[in-house]
Amino acid sequence: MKKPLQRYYSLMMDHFGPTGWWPGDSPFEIAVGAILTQNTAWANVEKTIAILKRERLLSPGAILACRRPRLESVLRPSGFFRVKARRLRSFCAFLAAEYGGSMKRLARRPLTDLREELLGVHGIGPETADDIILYACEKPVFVVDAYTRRILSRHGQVDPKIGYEDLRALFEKHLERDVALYKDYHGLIVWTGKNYCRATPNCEKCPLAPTLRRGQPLLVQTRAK
DNA sequence: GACCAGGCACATC
DNA sequence: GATGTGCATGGT
Repeated sequence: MKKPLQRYYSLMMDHFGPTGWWPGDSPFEIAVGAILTQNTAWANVEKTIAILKRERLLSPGAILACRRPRLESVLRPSGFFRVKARRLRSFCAFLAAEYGGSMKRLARRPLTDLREELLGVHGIGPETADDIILYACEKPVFVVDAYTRRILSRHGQVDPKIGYEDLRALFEKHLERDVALYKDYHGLIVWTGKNYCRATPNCEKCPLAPTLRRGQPLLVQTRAK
């Protein structure tokens, strides 16, 4: 009998196959996407990234050199454009100042230091930091997002108000510490969430439906952190 | 037209 | 430490 997190993974993988998540031609593009997708539908982020490419703005130097009104205008399609212009610049300033603008150099940092540094950048919270660490720097940290919390809480596995770090720790405790697995797992959660577990769920065709109300909860009560 | 989307910082209690 | 609010566009 598989543990719940292994079972979820098998069911989602059987249903969707490998997702190939995260899309992007470079680590920097992935980092930019991670900031732009904050509380925003991915389709809107894709438009913005296409414009950034067309305008030759997809590099730390170009973003830092770009005047604020122009950058904001380019970021419009992904919403919160003033906020995101500032956050993007903060990240680029950090990358330029500490790593000569090189994602490759950033990725050489040990995981815990890397995470701490990213969390110190304005506009980078836990999820964005972990997106960058896992998908751009290829280091094993499990990415938690709204879908992760929603799916597990709807399945009675965790308290809906479980804190980010507690939920991350839960996955990292129950899964093999493996970059490819973490990438795939999060991608599958996003797919499942988008298709079946939005605000109004669509459980009929959800690959995880067979696991509803089965097994002991992994962690029912926890303190938010 | 209402509701929602893969967060985060900041103010307030 | 918990809870509320602003940020903005585009799809359903």
